[in-house]
Amino acid sequence: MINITLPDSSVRQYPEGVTGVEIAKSISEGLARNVLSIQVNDEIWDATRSISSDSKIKLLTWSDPEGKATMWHSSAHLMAEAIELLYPGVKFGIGPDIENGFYYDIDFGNYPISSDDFPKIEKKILELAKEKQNFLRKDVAKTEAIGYFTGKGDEYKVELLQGLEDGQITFYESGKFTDLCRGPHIPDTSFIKAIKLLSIAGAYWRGDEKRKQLTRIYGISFPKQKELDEFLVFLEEAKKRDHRKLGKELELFAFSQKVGLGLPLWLPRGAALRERLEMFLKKVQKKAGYEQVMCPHIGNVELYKTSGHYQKYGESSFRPITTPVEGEEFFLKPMNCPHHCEIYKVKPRSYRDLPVRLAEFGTVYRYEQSGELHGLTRVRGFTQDDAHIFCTPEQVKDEFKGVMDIVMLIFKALNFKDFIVQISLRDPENKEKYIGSDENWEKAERAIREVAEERGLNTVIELGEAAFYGPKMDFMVNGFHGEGCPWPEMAARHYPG
RNA sequence: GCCGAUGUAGCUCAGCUGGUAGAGCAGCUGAUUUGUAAUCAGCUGGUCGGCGGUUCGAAUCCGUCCAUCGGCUCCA
Repeated sequence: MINITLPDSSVRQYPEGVTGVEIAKSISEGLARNVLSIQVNDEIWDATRSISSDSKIKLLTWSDPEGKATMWHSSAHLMAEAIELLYPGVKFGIGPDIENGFYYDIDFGNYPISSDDFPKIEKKILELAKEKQNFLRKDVAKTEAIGYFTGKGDEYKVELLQGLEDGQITFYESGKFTDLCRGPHIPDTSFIKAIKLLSIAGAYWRGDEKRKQLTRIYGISFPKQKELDEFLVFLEEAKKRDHRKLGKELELFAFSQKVGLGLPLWLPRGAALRERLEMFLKKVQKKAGYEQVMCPHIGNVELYKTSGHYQKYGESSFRPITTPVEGEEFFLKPMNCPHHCEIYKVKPRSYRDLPVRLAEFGTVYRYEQSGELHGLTRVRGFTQDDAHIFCTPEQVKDEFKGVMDIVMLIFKALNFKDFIVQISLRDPENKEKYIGSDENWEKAERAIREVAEERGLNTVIELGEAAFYGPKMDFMVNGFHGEGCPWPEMAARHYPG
């Protein structure tokens, strides 16, 4: 017998080899019908997998995010099975669950495929779901695994396998479909009662734009048809609140092909709104000890070479403007940072003058690839409420705190309640990508983390997402459609010179 | 930039396999004065995204470019 600790801390005894489904049955039949996967200690397992030692468990259902993830991951497998039956010979990339559903990256070879094919695929998936296929987990040796996918001609899987360690490779088999997969999966496919394929898109293999583009099919599934219907209504509602639609209807902003793509025109009502917001923000900044400054819209290329931005972003800026006689090169200002540094350097400063806080509503222009543009959230010309604080290393933490308090104050005023805070640190494997000393990086990273903790913020830490000059803290406000939308960002910076 | 889709009146859209454009709402004119989006009648309004091609004839087929949308990549 082994001891199983349930989430309420009660301990029950079960025979060795007991499965999540069996534990669920011993609690209630209803739970057993709904259990999708099981958390065993810190891992998520198949609910049908045997547990052989004392464990702390949590049965996961549709109401748990992990349960949903299991369902969606299994749905990706099922979709792949359906596609393989309908389009023999296609090759598979990866097929994970995501925040809202799942996708699978597939090389369709010469099959033409479009969203018109979705109904056919959906129908096949539901057919297969009804077959109550089990997901069989198998440990496979690396050579055997490579052999299987080489034989099948799935070169993408072979490539994935080459990066994996022998002894940790598992296959999952459901119906006629076998996939390289860590799992876990739902007990059987009949849990999937409703499925909707949402969109089709190109996606580079392994996220590398130099490699082949596979066809990615997005979908979502539910344990009840009613939930799918509700989700579709939710999507419709989100469409109604799209800022692009509202901006047009309320006459806040517009775009003109003649002016250029990604260059918004602010209409009288939008400009009025923006003015009010700016006045409010400037008032807040003044109170917090910021001084307003102003800079021209162009700057000598040398300025950006000194700051390091040129080397990093020169290619993704508009081409330089050249003076007709002298041939000097100017950039359309892509960021305010180096200008503010020049303002700081206008006169000699004593440490007693610090911190110096400079703020500006600075308009910047960046070359964004045409396919990246999106309403007002991704444009080629925009105004940043930008500030730079010059302070001693000892003051970093307090200054960060101050900035965070301002952000919180503004969020409260604007009624932004639903947001997550992302702390972006440097990639410890690639330190040469960043400028500045290790010591200062560590100091800055520590300050950010400590402040976030002291303020009790719900944070996510991402390694390797820092800017080249310093760690960042981003506030992602969740819009109505639940998508993370980056809003304020603050960063500690090191400047050479 | 890449993959896929879309592009018809101010807005939302219809127009099957080619025969020179339609509806609702908005707008205008008039009637109605009725309790709350949106009462009635009439009218105005479109080089069917641009350019080229096939055809006796193209919104419809082909090519190309542009823009938009969903993703990918990128995001100082």
